[in-house]
Amino acid sequence: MDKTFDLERRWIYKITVLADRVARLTGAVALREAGLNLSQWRVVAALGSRDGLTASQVVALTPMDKGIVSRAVRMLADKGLVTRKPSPVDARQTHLHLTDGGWMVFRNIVAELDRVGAHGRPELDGEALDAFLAQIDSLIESYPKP
Amino acid sequence: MDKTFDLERRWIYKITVLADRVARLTGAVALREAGLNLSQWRVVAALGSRDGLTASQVVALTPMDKGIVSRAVRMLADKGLVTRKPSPVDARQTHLHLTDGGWMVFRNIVAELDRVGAHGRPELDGEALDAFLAQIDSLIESYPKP
DNA sequence: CCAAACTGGTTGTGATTGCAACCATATTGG
DNA sequence: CCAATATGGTTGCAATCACAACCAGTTTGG
Repeated sequence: MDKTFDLERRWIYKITVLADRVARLTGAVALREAGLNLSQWRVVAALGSRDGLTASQVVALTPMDKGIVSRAVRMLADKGLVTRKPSPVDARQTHLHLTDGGWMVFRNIVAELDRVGAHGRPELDGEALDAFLAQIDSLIESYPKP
Repeated sequence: MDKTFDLERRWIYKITVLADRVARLTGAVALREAGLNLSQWRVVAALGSRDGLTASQVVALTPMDKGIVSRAVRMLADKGLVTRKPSPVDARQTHLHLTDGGWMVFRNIVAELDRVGAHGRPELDGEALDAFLAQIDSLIESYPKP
């Protein structure tokens, strides 16, 4: 058997391990702090970063398909954290906005994520962080969403 | 609203996007080539890298919990791709081995992943690859499995 | 003008997952 | 020695997801 394959030297496998751990951690915080599941938190995080995104824009920014985003948005709307406004220029689109309560939940969870260290590592900053982000960006671009 | 939060500058969110895309791609290949779902392929990949691992060792190497690995192994055993051998030193453990058919499936899928470019990027190699892997490793270490 | 193709979003459904309870075996410490 | 604790693995079940079908609105091109 040729031994050219080594799991330990393939970034595509390692990165799923890392992504899974940080996702699990943030999901636990979101659930504990506000009863949000991971998908719901991802929508809130996207809107906290750029309020007024449409659902498809959220899809493009996150690892979710449109079905999942649609359901997450409905649940967030039921909880009163997000409102939907039909786009004035394209009747198919709806813009998503955080309500005051949504902003509060967003800020609470961000603070808690920072507090428990789930939002990054202080020792990863400056040039190393920039290089890491650039590397990830370039890889993301080369693996387009299906 | 303070604008200190920017999704685009947080590696913890970007990395889930990248991981999701490569996982989806490899899952599609594994399914198409051998009818394996992603979990099953992850087990086969781990064993292809180091045959004879126990289930818990597979858990430690991958983003799966023991329940998922247990089910994946049973299905792989049903398909005749993996065999379970009780450990001679600890009756709780079972060592997992690829059968001849398992090795064939493993090699086929690896070849196809290489062929479709789902196993990495040629332009990411040498020092850049080493740095990237080292960065991921150090982050993985700082986010221990729960 | 309008039929065909495309885009944004919702929903139905079977498959997959996460979590916890559980059983069997091993290890530890009094 | 053995009770308490820990570890390896399996299973049940509710929650979640992936995928595709679908509807409504928009763009395109003949």
